[in-house]
Amino acid sequence: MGRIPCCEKDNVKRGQWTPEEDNKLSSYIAQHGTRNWRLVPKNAGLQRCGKSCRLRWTNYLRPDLNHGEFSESEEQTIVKLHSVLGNRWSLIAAQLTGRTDNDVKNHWNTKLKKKLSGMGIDPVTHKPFSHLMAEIATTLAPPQVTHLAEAALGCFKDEMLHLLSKRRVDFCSASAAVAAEVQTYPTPGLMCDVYPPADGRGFGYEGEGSAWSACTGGGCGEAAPGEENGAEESKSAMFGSECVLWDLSDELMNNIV
DNA sequence: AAATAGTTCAACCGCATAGGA
DNA sequence: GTCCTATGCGGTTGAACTATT
Repeated sequence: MGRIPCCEKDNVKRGQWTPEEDNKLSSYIAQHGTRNWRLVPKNAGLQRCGKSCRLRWTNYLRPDLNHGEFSESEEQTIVKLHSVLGNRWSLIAAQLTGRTDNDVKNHWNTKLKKKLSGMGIDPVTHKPFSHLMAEIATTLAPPQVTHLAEAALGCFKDEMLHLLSKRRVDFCSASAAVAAEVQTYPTPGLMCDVYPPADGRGFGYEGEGSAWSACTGGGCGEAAPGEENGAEESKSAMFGSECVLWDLSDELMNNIV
């Protein structure tokens, strides 16, 4: 038994598309549209499966696609939406003109995850690593916490060294950074202030009017669990277990829901 | 210059689901 | 309501390209 294949694989070509194939597919769709993908390869004279044709069209050949670099605002939108929607790539892509789910997914996996990690933010939870450490630490006995902290700091150090060695983070001049108590590391598309881990508990980050400014007022993750109340509450509550980190505009969310 | 490692992204796979018979 | 087919979606793979040693 088993699943019925979407098409006969014996005489179906796979792998990279040639310009000739692209031309055939484009001209066929221009004439007949995309009603029945199973019939497309047959009628267009292509030795491809319909699924492959659909993917090629939606991800590459569609005339409304934007194949250029992702802009800062696009990256901000992706991160905002990912913090709420998770890996719902098609929903996220729908908010970006000319981007496909595959584009967004690839950009996230190859660029944005690393950027966030480099900023000390967990790309899965969108919380600062320091905050996650604090959360975990509350559930562990002191010896375990020590080992965990050492391991985490090692990982974070490795990640930063990796980013720096690959020149993925465009740090501003080292001298200015050393002189300033609050060090500003402007990265392309990521405007944030990175604070040195003065208390040894990790980085906070702040950016005026930026989507990356999840932690307003700085020093996020510094409030010990259970300490927040009053004025502090609104700040630290951003990193509560059920919190939404990014301040999403209504217009953006209304389009999705 | 060659070998190796790392990165990117197009394409594929298989599951989920919508919609028609 | 059930079955079948087409399509959509997210995860994964691997070829091509680039950087480093």
